[in-house]
Parts: sequence; structure tokens; C-alpha cells
Amino acid sequence: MVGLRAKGYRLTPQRLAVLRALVESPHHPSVEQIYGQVRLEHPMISQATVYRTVETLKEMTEVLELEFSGASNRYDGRRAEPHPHLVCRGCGSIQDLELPALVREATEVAERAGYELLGHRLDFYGLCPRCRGR
Amino acid sequence: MVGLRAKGYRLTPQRLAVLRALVESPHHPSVEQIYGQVRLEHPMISQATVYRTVETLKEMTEVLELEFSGASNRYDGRRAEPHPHLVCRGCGSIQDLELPALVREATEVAERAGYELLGHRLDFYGLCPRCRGR
DNA sequence: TTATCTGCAAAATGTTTGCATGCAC
DNA sequence: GTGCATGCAAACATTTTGCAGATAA
Repeated sequence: MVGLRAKGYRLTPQRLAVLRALVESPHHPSVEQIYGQVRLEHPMISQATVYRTVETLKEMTEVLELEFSGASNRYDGRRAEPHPHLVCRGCGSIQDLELPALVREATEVAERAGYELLGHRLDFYGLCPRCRGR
Repeated sequence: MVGLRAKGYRLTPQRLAVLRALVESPHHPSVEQIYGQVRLEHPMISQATVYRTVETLKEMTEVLELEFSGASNRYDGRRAEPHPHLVCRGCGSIQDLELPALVREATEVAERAGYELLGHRLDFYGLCPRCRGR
């Protein structure tokens, strides 16, 4: 699964648990949330291990990291290639968007500028329908 | 200038200096860099004041903040509305992009999802022409 | 067997805050 | 004169790291 072994990494129970938590959640969880989930079955795991595993998976391009300076980073274990998101400033929820034309067009522009493109961030911040009501 | 006074804020030398540093730099400086610049003329200013001023200007929609979790946030005092950027992972340089059609289209999509839109982030990460050579 | 991984605690980083003093108005 | 702003240092939040013991291969 995901080829940790194939790439020379050891397949530890902790890594499997973090990976499962990431793949099973559609909510773009933070390390804190992954930690809480994983601890249900691995009470002895440490946050440091979660941080390290997430970093490893990021290097393997198996998760996508969304950085937030004021708050915790969030992780997408379901779609590791960069893609657009809707981020609610009220409740912190994050949902995926499908905008393939946008991504394609944007990518072309960046490359035309002479950049070797490594990734992108196409995120929209606002209030989700639920949070608008308050 | 910029109407700090008009909005009920006091016009202090520190605030003016930070504002000037922001408007004069096209490099999307960090607080650290603004601090270094401002200190040339105000040796007694503190970093806390720069942080507080930048926060104030952000609330006034006079600067745009670009968050980076691993590194310092960067600030654009020349164009406060959200707009696309090219960010070099090698040297950290940031340059503005003009993609009005992209922004318009993207905005429509987000609003169609029922969001009250507050801002967005359309950034591209890669290696600039200079850094590609290394 | 052995190099990698883990848990723990401490450190590092960027940012925010409390408080006494200073200054814009 | 009054209250907002500043400087300083301490507090904060998140993430990273050093190290000794554990474990996958």
C-alpha cells in the first residue's frame, strides 16, 4: 500500500495508522486531528511521529500539505497533487474544488514566466453557507 | 496618506515608517525585513510594533498578507487586493502576476458554491530562472 | 544484527500579549 | 489630560530536533 516499502522506508504500525487516518478522512485534518484519531488504536504514539510521518509522505508525494501560518497545517491524503480548495474562515472546514481548466491555464502562465513549476495553491477563503448565517 | 487618521488610528512616526517601507518595496518583504529597513531611520522601533502595524494595515485592507507556515509571512503593500504570485522555492523571491481572467473565473466558481468570498490565494511555487541553474 | 524509527523532552521559530511608560490628539 | 501606541520581555503555538532505547528487515 502506497509503496512505503518499495521506496526504502520501513513499514511500521505507526506509519500505517497515520496513512490510514489520512486516506480515510475527507476533512483535510491537521496533525493534531490525525494524532487524536490514530491514538484510538495506538495509545502510545507520539505527536512527533505523526509530524515525521506526514513529512515523509509529503516527500513521497503521497499527501498534499496546506500551510497556514496562524493555525495548524492541514493535510490531504486523498489527492496529493495540488488542487483548488474552498476554506471557511468561520469553521475552518476545507472542501475540494474541481477546476481543471483553471489549473491548466494557470500552470501554463507560470511556465511561460520561465519557472520550473513545483506546485501551486489555488484556494478561496470565505464563509461557508452554514457560517454565513451567524 | 492611506487614511490612518481618517479611520481613527493615530499617525505615529513608527506607523508611517512601516507604511513607507511597505509601499517602497516591490519584494513582498517579511516583518523581519521591514524591521531591518525601518530601523535605519528609527533605531528604537521594536519588532512588536512592526507586527502590530502590519496587522493594523491588514485590517484596513492596505496590505496583503501571504502566509507561510514554515517561514515568515510576506507582505504586499502595493497591491492589497488578492492577486496571483510566483514564489521561488529556491531564493524565496515573490513576483506578482497579472491574470485578471483567471481571478474573475475563479471567483465566480467559489461564489457558485455558496460561499461569501473574502479572499483567495492563487500562487505558484517553483524555481525561478536564476535558481533553475543550480 | 543493524540501521532506521519511535517516544520523550527540550529547542527552535514566528508571532502575540501584558504591562508600564510615552506620546498623538 | 486622556487614551491609544510603543518597547520590552515573557508567553504562545506549532513544528523540529537530540538522544537513548526499540524494532523492522
